[in-house]
Amino acid sequence: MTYLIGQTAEKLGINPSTLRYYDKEGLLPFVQRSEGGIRQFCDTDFEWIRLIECLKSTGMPIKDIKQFIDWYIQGDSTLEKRRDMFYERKTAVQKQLEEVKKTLEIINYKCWYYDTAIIAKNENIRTEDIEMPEEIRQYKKRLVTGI
Amino acid sequence: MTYLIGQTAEKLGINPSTLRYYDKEGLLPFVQRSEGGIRQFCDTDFEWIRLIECLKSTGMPIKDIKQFIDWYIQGDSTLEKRRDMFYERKTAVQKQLEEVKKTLEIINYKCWYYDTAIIAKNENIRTEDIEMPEEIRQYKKRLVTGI
DNA sequence: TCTTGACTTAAACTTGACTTTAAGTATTAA
DNA sequence: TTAATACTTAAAGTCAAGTTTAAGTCAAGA
Repeated sequence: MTYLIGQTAEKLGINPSTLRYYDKEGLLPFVQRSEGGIRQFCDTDFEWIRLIECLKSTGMPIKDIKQFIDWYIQGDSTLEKRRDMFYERKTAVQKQLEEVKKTLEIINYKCWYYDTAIIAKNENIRTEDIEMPEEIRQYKKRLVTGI
Repeated sequence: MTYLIGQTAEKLGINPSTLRYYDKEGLLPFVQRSEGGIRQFCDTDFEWIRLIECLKSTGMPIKDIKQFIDWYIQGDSTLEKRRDMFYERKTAVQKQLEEVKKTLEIINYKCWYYDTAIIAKNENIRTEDIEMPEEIRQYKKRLVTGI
């Protein structure tokens, strides 16, 4: 079972131009062509593309993803390089995770702050005197103002 | 205690040009000026800037952040709008968190895969036969190939 | 055969958030 | 007074990752 570029694009939610762009950049060397030169995407190709998207989401630039794919093509002699690359990505993603958690903590504080201000009908609330969840209290301590 | 733009930039790890750019875009209307027109950043300003960075990290564009700051300046009549905005941000960040977790799951699988392949000294491992952590097994089930 | 969608190269354009440059003026601490 | 740093406007440049356009050719299913 193979798919044309348009069907693949539809299936994966990616613009066909993007797929051609990836191909041009050397990210899709494994995609087979028909005798007439038409790209034939298969399930394995979809998994590669999902992996490319995954690597992109870790903050990896296209040229580094190409490097990884080149290593893959070179075979077993590059296994260590590829492993090291994934461990680097792991560190990067763990950092991302920490940052997103911190951001969520701040946003949760703001949601609490505005809920409270709206109940009070204005922003002049002395939040020290108000009952609040412990994680909000923890975050609040780090602020100079309650903005 | 106030700080010049250069000191502020240093303290926050932001380029002075970026701070002037934010000011020009209307993100820093609260920063006071000396009689001579020199910006005087104080601790409250730092907190505003940290909040701007937080909102940016949620994927919010500059113009939407400006909208929020305009609402803040308008006062209590915009409390609901600001609350709604933060709840939207909360949804966005929760989604980010889920995506980062999924990414980490994939990367963890790859780390496991390469560790295993390196022990086997090549990639022709029949991973079905190998002992693996449960979360790896779960992820692997969703793959067509072991790539 | 016809029509739809595929292919190619090559370049131009887009987006958002800066960053840099230029060119001159003003402030301020020592 | 002087040196360091600040200020201004305005425009141009940068960056990555696409997206679009053009202009023509080719493939393949009905």
